[in-house]
Amino acid sequence: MPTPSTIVQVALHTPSHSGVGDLLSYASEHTLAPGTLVRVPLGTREVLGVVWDTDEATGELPDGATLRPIAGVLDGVAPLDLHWRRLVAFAARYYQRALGEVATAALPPQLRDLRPEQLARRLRRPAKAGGDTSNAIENIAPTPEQESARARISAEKGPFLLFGSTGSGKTEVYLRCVQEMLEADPTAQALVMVPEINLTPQLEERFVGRFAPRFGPGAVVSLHSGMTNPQRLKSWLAAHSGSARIVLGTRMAVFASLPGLKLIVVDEEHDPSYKQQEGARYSARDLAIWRGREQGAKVILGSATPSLESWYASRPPTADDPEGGRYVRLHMPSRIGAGALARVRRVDMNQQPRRTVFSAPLLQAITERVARGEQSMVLLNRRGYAPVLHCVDCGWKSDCPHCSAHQVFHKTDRTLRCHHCGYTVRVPYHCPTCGSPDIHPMGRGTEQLEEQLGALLSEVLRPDRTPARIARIDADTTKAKGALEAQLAQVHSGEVDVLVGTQMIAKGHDFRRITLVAAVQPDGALFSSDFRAAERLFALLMQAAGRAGRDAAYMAAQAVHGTQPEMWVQSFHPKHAVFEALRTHDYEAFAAQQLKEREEAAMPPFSYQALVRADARTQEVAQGFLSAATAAAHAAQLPGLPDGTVILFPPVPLTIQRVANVERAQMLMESSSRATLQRFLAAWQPVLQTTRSQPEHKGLIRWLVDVDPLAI
DNA sequence: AGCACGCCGACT
DNA sequence: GTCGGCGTGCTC
Repeated sequence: MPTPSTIVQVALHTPSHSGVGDLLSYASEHTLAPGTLVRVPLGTREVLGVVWDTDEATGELPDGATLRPIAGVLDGVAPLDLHWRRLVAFAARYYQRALGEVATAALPPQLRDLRPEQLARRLRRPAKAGGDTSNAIENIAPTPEQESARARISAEKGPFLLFGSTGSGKTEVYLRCVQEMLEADPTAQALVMVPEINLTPQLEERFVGRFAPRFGPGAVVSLHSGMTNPQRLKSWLAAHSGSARIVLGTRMAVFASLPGLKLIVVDEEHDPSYKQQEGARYSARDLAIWRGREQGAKVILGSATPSLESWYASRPPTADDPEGGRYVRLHMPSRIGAGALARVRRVDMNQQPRRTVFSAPLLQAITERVARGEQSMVLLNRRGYAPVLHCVDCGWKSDCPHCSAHQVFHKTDRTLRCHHCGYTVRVPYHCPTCGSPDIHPMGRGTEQLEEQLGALLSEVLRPDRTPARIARIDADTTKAKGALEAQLAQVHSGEVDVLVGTQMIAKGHDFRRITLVAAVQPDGALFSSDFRAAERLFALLMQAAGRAGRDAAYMAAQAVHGTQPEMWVQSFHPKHAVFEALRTHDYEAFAAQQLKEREEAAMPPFSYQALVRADARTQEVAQGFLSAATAAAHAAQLPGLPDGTVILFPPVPLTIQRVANVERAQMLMESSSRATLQRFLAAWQPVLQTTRSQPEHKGLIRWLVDVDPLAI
């Protein structure tokens, strides 16, 4: 007797450029609700899929194809709701990726791997109470500024840009808004995002301390890529079932299933790590705004140095611009519980002897602090000992054989390492080209700073008459699990006097005894071809400056020595607008000046951009593909092209043209209309597909689209 | 993207 | 004689 069957549409991971549709049809004995998780056969494999709304099904079955039955239903997990499906569908469409790819990537990896029986077993296991409620954190009274921000967030619709200087207590505002929201509605959920994994533990501690006593030990869960797969699955299920009230996480958390979502917080919203840089290149911050609107959740973006996009979007109405921006700007200028803002000291490196690394006044300032038992932080955005090794006799440089980049000299393990492809060799004793022993490092990295500082401070004693101690924190010293925590603990305990590191030390961590922060070589970003470089540098320096003198009580105690928090900048262009604005801690002036430039040049946020990148064995093939696709787009009169609303720029090699023997080219698309650019991209996708299938573009390895790219 | 099938070189 | 190299082609 034949089983009566219905047809279900399933979203699953079919590669986006492969020509296979987004939704595949399968036979099922029962009708299945949209959002149901299923396992389905695909070729010889069995993969995870999500039952999708049938009205979105597009193509018919190819002739002669037969429907295969669904292999299993993960019925222990409730179907994903319409909000989640809409978010996924929007993200896939907006960022030009396959629906099934985004849908399955948004689910915890273990859901993909577990067979339904295994999952059922996992679900039956009683969730044991976790979470430490012992260190409940006192509710201290909010400042008037915090209270006013909370009240406005409570009363108005948003989205909100919480513009608060470092130390203004933005986190307390988040905590209060979350609390208010969750207490008002027993099913409400909140999503709180931070830029980096490193920052989740301390935020988690604060949220658990505040909310575990109130809402139970399982109320707060984390979601980030540093967790093990079982942990991720557990957190995900808790969010999906509603038992978790608060989800803390990195950008990936924006896709968490949160049926009761009522509030989204994006902390440090300007941070570039909210933009995914592989696969679907989504911006978690932008998706948060979209999701908030779709799901009726309030959105708070917080920053001391907002992205110019968010700053512009939150402009107050004026006579010329009665509408103003779409966000509500909330300003918290005061620094509470923290010392005064760091005084900014600029050193003109033109006045210093050539090749000076630490100028005399900076060294003096650090020395004094070591002697007083205070800590200093030295920033340099370059790992290794020196960015390149160079032969004095023949001019040889340590070029990576596989990339158009230098291999970096790492003195600690005597290697030359390419930071792009990982290719590593032993440091040669003689020049590989001419045999000369006269090979030298050029430029400097954190290893060298650490070494030179050690030599310069070798005679300097701490208050307890022991020698000064220097530590370095960068990606090389923190590779091992737990190494970062261990190193941070050393700094906290006061074992370290001077901390040298890359920007990873400038973010988030509060060291109470740091009274001086120095950027020894920040000029690189000033004249970069990337139009966002100045904005990024300013945000980094402001954030770094905020590290100095965080603890008001400590600063008061040190005041007898005349200690003031200081931010030092060594530069060959000390009068540059970035440093001028830094000196006065004036984000608003900086933003106004940058926005004016952006407007005049019709750059974001006054225009919208997308990139297409092509990878091939040769630059000719990569660029040839992009040129051909451009010609085809014009020939087909795709939306925005005939009237010039969308402008296509010619293909160019990437700044680092070759990585791991792959040549890379890209082209920029720009439009004053986001919607038109979207329509263009959607129409172009099949054209790119067709172009690729032509025999003259055989050598193309891959192509990818980046909508709203951060760097061009 | 996987994962098969498919047709040519150095090993037990 | 096989193991295995990765080229090409398909997946409801």
